[in-house]
Amino acid sequence: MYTLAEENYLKAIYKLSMVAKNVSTNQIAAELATKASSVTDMLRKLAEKLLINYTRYQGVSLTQTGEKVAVNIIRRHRLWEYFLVEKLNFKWDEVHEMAEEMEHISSTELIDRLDEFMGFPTRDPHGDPIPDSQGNFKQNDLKPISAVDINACGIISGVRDHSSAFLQYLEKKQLTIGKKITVKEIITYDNTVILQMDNKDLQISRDVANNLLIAL
Amino acid sequence: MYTLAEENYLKAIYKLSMVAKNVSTNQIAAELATKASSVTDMLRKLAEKLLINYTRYQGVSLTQTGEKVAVNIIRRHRLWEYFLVEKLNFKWDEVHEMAEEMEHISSTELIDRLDEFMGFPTRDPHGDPIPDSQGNFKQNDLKPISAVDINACGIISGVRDHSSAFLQYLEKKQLTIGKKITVKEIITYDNTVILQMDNKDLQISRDVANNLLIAL
DNA sequence: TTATATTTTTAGACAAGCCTAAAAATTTAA
DNA sequence: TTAAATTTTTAGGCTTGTCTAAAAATATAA
Ligand SMILES: [Mn+2]
Ligand SMILES: [Mn+2]
Ligand SMILES: [Mn+2]
Ligand SMILES: [Mn+2]
Repeated sequence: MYTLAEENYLKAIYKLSMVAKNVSTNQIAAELATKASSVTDMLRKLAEKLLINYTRYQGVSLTQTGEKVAVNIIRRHRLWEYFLVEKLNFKWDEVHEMAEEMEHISSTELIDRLDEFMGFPTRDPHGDPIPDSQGNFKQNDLKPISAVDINACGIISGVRDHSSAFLQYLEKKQLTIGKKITVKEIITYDNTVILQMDNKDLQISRDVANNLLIAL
Repeated sequence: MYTLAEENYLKAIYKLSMVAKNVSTNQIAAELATKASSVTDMLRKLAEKLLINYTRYQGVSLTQTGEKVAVNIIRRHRLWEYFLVEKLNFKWDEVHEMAEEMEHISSTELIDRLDEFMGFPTRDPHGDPIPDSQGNFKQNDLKPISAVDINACGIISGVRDHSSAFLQYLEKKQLTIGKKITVKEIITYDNTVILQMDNKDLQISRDVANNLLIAL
């Protein structure tokens, strides 16, 4: 239905739309590691196909159709990530690149059967919600550890940085999805955070605290 | 590593090489539903990359590298077909088109884990052998029913025609992989074949007999 | 063995998706 | 409010993979 490039642009615009409703050419170029001029070319094509709202120099937003397509790509991405971790025993830091390819397999019937085969999971290995076959999903209501009050207690439920390096670091520190933690102290000098987990104290940097999300 | 188009050309050349070692431009064009001029263009590129042996007007054959690549694509295709049938409960006539897309997912680690997950199957849903991770597989030694002697007895083990229409027909007649049959009679006038299966007589046309393979 | 038919290649063009360099529009700063 | 900086678009070009039409090579038939 849509080309690989079109799907990747729609996904990038969707992702950037989470932060600000109107997305700029340069933001898209950065997200896709391409050039602004290439982005402009594609934006004209996507607007032509009624997948985005676009007026020159004004940035873009997804149309309803565009958003539906984007959510469907995300559904496929996250279901394949779940499959790779739960069925093929990959680690959570190994699956993103493979899912980037697999998300473009087009059959709806295939993805619905895969969903059923795995028991209709609702979260991917990184804690992100998996849209159902209708495209419905509840957005996570999570906060970065750096933004919660002292003595707040919660469950590690997601990450902001999906890089292998970050995920491997978390794995090593046992800071994985589902773990219960308490924020003991935030050192004002450099925003280092002291956590309690499994009755032990643990120190994480400001950067890590910014990228690790908990449900209170 | 290789583009979608390159992989499809290599697979087509491999398939056509089964019949005759030197493959013609027109044969490839027909197999890929494209034009002879497009094939010539691609053949120059594949020769440049040392994937095929090509001299103008003389047809092509795969180099060792080219064959290795082709066998690997076939491994991926057949493993995904097996997955779709055995794990996602698709019927054998529904999986080919999906596998045509999935065979291009590049990760070797992924396909090896998938292989392990399914218990290292040796045949795909259509009876074709699945190459192992080293690319080794034993070619089927099968005969079309139309080519065996009267009173020969064997196991249905493969098909020559992979079309949905043919597979659905076989399904309806219960002529599926693993069934034991005996060739009772071949009517000389139109080569209609009378089989015995499950103690019942069954009549199939010359075309069906040509495309249904048995192991004696 | 020469003429004809068929196959294959070449020539030239096009769409998709990308690039660099330059121009135009917008934003920010003086 | 004008000047400078930044962002975005346009212009022109490149690669991949495709096409049609015409030319060249090969195969077949008289
Ligand atoms: Mn991912
Ligand atoms: Mn994920
Ligand atoms: Mn197949
Ligand atoms: Mn098959």
